[in-house]
Amino acid sequence: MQVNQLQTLRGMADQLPMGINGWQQLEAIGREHMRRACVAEIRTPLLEATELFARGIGAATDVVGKEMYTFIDRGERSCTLRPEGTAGVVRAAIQNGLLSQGPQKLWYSGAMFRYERPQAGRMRQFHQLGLEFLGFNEPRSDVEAIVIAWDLLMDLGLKELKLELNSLGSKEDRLNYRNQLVNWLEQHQNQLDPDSQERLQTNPLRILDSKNPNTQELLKTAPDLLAALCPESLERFEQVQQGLTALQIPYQLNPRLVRGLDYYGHTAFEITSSALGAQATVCGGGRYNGLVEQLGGAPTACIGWAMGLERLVLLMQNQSSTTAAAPDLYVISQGEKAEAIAINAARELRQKGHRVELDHSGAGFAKQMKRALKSAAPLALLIGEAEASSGQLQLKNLQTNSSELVELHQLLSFFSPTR
RNA sequence: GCGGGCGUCGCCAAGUGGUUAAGGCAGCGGCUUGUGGUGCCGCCAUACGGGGGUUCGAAUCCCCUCGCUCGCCCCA
Repeated sequence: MQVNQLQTLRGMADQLPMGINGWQQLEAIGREHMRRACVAEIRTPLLEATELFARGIGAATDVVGKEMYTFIDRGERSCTLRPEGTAGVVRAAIQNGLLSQGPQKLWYSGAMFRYERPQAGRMRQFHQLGLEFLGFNEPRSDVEAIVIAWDLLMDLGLKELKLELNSLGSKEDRLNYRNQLVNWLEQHQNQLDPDSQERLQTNPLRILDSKNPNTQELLKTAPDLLAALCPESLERFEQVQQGLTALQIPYQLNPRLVRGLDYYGHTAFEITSSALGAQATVCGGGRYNGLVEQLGGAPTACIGWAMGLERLVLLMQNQSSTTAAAPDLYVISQGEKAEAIAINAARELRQKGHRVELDHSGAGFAKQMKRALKSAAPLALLIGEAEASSGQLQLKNLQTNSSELVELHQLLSFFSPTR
């Protein structure tokens, strides 16, 4: 490492060719699932007005309070690199009048930025695939959103995933419960860990999913969130559960599951993997019926989720196969005339959809043959002086060691139809 | 932001104060100026993340710094 060698900023990662396979597979499968579910893609800017996130996510949350990449631009506007996708999607839907055309089923995928200490499965620039159903209030839509996420993850070949489910109730339920909880916690304040004491002021509900064992022990006797829900909220929660059960999606109720962003209410869920270390959440989401209104739109019921792509790629590398594709043909040539024929042959085959690796090292045949073998191509096309002048090209099967002479225009028939 | 661990070639890795910094993989070239993965030969870190210090002498000891990593926090 040289003194002034340029390198990535902390928490930013290059995705190198040898590791890119999992990413491409993940993106392809994600896209396909969205296509099948008739969910439309939306792309919004990476950079938004800071106020969008402050208003949307909640000023008291850590994401907004201490994790945003915010700067003042040349026009003296406060800009922020998006720390999550939902706020931008909702902004775009309002701004472009999408919601006046009826409910929207949308998905997105892209980079997000959070200024945190990097860790396994946690980057400063990370990537999410997210789904947002805007204008859907029925419990069935919660179920559909979750089943799309679940099936996508299953299709990725991932194992031992756990779906945890909770209801945060309506705004009123939450307010009631919050008061109950705060009253109770204040009586036990001296038994709380320092972090939780802090959160008692800022975001008391989040104390529920503290990782501190003593705090968790203490919370066993705390007021129950589900008990604070009104009958309507309970009924809705019940329907979501029934929907999941009917589809045979395994889930566990977790009354301590509280999502970190302010806009969640009613359904909240998380899908976690035990194979990831501390950053176990692979998908998280829930209902956010108040957000559209909060950002200046008409009251609109919504549910959505986001998946962390880095974490999924980590799991895929351990739990499913990600092999790189070999060429269909490796083209070897030597001599000016032969090289001209070679590039032309490669071009024609490529135009038919075949993967063709062209060797232009000009090295000896032995050398090029070795490279052909290493490439794992099943066939090699050899063109030297003799072939170039006769027009009879040598097509060699690298498995059987047999070869035959073919003319350029016959070459196509040796390949299986275009995939 | 707070704790712990670690930084020797693209990757893995020996070396723990003393002349020229092992080795393996990968890569490149050759043995073979038109045909095969082996095999054999050669090349591949004036340099041990960076900067200071201690010492006759430092990759090896000390300080600072940067980076990576694991956990806390937070979350996807």
